[in-house]
Amino acid sequence: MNTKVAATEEVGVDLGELNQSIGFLLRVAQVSAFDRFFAAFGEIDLRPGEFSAMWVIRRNPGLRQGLLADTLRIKAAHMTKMVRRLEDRGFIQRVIPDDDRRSVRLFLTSAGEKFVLAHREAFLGQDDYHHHGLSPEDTAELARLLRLYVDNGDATP
Amino acid sequence: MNTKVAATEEVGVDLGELNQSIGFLLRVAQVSAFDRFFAAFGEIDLRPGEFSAMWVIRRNPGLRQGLLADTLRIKAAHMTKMVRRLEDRGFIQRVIPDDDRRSVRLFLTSAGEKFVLAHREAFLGQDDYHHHGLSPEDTAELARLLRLYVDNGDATP
DNA sequence: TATTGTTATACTCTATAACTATA
DNA sequence: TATAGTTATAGAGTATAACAATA
Repeated sequence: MNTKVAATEEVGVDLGELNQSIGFLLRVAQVSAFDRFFAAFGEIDLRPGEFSAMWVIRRNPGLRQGLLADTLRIKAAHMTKMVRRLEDRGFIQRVIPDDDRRSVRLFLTSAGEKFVLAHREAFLGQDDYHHHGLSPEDTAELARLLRLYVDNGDATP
Repeated sequence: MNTKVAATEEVGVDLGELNQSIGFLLRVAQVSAFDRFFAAFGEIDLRPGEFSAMWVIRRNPGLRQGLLADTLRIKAAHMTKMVRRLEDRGFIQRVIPDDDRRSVRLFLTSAGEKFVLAHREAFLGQDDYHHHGLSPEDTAELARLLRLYVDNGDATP
């Protein structure tokens, strides 16, 4: 059976204006993205946010933990647990700087560096148009509109 | 201070290719959508999925509970609880049909009908371009691309 | 006093499996 | 045997507040 048809026609459920609702479509799209993520990387013991965190730490060595949390839109209390997990697995290192001993600065270990490089293509490539069927142009446009939506939300909360 | 700048520049955090990742952007956009939702409707005791459910039941009276769950991408176990909450609040009615006494068919009560009509503009209007700053054209394009992304995901899981 | 991060608690959403009642 | 829905349980993400250490 054709699951694509099943999701949009077989059921014959009338969604009306809900089908134009950005909020509703964002939720459905994220469920879809999670399905893709776990279908592709279920064997690796890693959660979606963890790769993002390591990726950003790699590009910003010594990034303060709270700033990482704000950037990824993860709450500080949750970030504490995530950082500890990544540290326990030997992927990141926490450093307390002398100039502000309240803060925590994050670095990738060589194992973390190796991990990111090994899975870089898989994680960032999952959004490649080959995987989700959107053309490169549509993908770029979707990314642009999502960033616009987010930026406008931040400007007028 | 300008929170829009804060989210994209003040921090100076380099996201690299993550800023083109549909998966990452979808997550951030949904956080943004939730913030909007609760900023606008925090006083009403209603969760995002509950209005969607009532909305769809209203347009499809007698919809089977499992089919509603599949349509909204909500798991059956979770739908059981949501339906009970809505029934407890007097918004929907559960009917066991004689032709298949395993199934449950859902209808809006007059109170549910009144509730949907009273908040229709608020809930579906939250995605109006006035709220998120996207032009009508950009909004329509974003909706189209999100639906495309979801449909392609369903076709090739 | 304010800031950074931690701990503790609770709630929502999700995932899974076992269960019932019906078919 | 298969299907529709329920119950029970666990996990992950989130929100909140209280807290410790430091500024």
